[in-house]
Amino acid sequence: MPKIGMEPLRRRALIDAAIRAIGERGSLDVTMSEIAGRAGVSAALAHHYFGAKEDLLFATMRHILAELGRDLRDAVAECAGLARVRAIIAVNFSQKQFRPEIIAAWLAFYVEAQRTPALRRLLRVYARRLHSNLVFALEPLLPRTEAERTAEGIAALIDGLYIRRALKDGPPDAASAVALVEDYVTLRLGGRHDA
Amino acid sequence: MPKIGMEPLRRRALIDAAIRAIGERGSLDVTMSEIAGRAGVSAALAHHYFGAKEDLLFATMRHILAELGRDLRDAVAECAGLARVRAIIAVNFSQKQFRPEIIAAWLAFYVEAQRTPALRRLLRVYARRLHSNLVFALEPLLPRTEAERTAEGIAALIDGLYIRRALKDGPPDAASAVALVEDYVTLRLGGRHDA
DNA sequence: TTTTCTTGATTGATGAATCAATTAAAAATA
DNA sequence: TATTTTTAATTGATTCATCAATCAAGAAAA
Repeated sequence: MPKIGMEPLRRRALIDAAIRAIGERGSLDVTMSEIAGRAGVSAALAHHYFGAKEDLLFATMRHILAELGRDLRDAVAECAGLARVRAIIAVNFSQKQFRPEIIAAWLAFYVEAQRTPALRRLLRVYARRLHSNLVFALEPLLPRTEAERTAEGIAALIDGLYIRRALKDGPPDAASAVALVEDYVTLRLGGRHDA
Repeated sequence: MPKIGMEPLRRRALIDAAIRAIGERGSLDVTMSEIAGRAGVSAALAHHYFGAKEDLLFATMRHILAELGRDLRDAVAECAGLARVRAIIAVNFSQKQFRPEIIAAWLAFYVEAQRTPALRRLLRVYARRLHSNLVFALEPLLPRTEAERTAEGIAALIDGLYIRRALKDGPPDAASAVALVEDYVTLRLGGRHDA
């Protein structure tokens, strides 16, 4: 049996702790000690495994993105057209994604991306992937240009609902968010739900 | 003639400098020296007029909000119904509002609002005002519930287009943003443009 | 002269990053 | 198996830089 070292465990624990810390403060302005403390280790160890704070934060964003990506792939498998679009929307507002910590992290990373090229690239790649996904799903339902435009609208709505959610308190209301976006899609499709 | 002191001049210069600094860094993580330097004064003077850094930042956000509010009032005067809605949209993407510095500032302040209750309140008040404005304009065109929902959609789209803009480079493309939001409104109105 | 305006220098706190030293675990050797 | 050696894991203490905030004192204006 392959006995594995501490490294992956610690890395994972630190990333989880980072998400929690960021979620609670609502910004990336958290100290290494804070994060390390939450993970039950010393700040020095966090540096040992990640190097600079920036690297830990980068890994954290990548982790969030990877999870979302996985969820998306799973949800989208075996469905096409409108069902596919709806699945994409659903994942973005799923219980796992649309919760305060993750929302806060998204926002904070968006801001950080203004400063940090690597982060900016990361977010851009994600945005492009989402766009392609949406266009691919919409393609059979709409002419190309319309599909592109609709995808843009959906993406903007999702981001907008995320950012606006950050101002409210209480638990997020995913249902009404989903409804809003789906209504948009329905309107765009203009009755022709032939898929 | 009433000779006025330096205070208002300095305050204004410092706020402008803060906007520029925030816009360039893309975050509120700017030093007092940086801001003061841009305004052509010492950091100590900035403290003299504003007290804490937090107060300067708060004043900066309030200034941005106030300008937007003024623009909005001006644009909205003497128009009602659809024209009013379109005016509101237009202002949000006007040359004065929809530019990199302001966009970056909005984003950054949204994040900061997670931590700072006063800022949160400020942004909330603005959000509510925008909402009422939109609902008021939509009321004659749609049933109440629909108007509410449409207003939410418009607001989310605007915020979403702002945040997404932050990832792109080059000058903002206001025209296509406006078009996207207006299309949404048109769809929501579903043909009945009886105002 | 008194008040307003302004700054350089200083203080104090914070926090990232490093390092030397310690313990625990694994591997190698006898 | 027992013993030594090597490697991995871990941290407390320290260093170093950055900045907000203060203050005493100087220049300008009233």
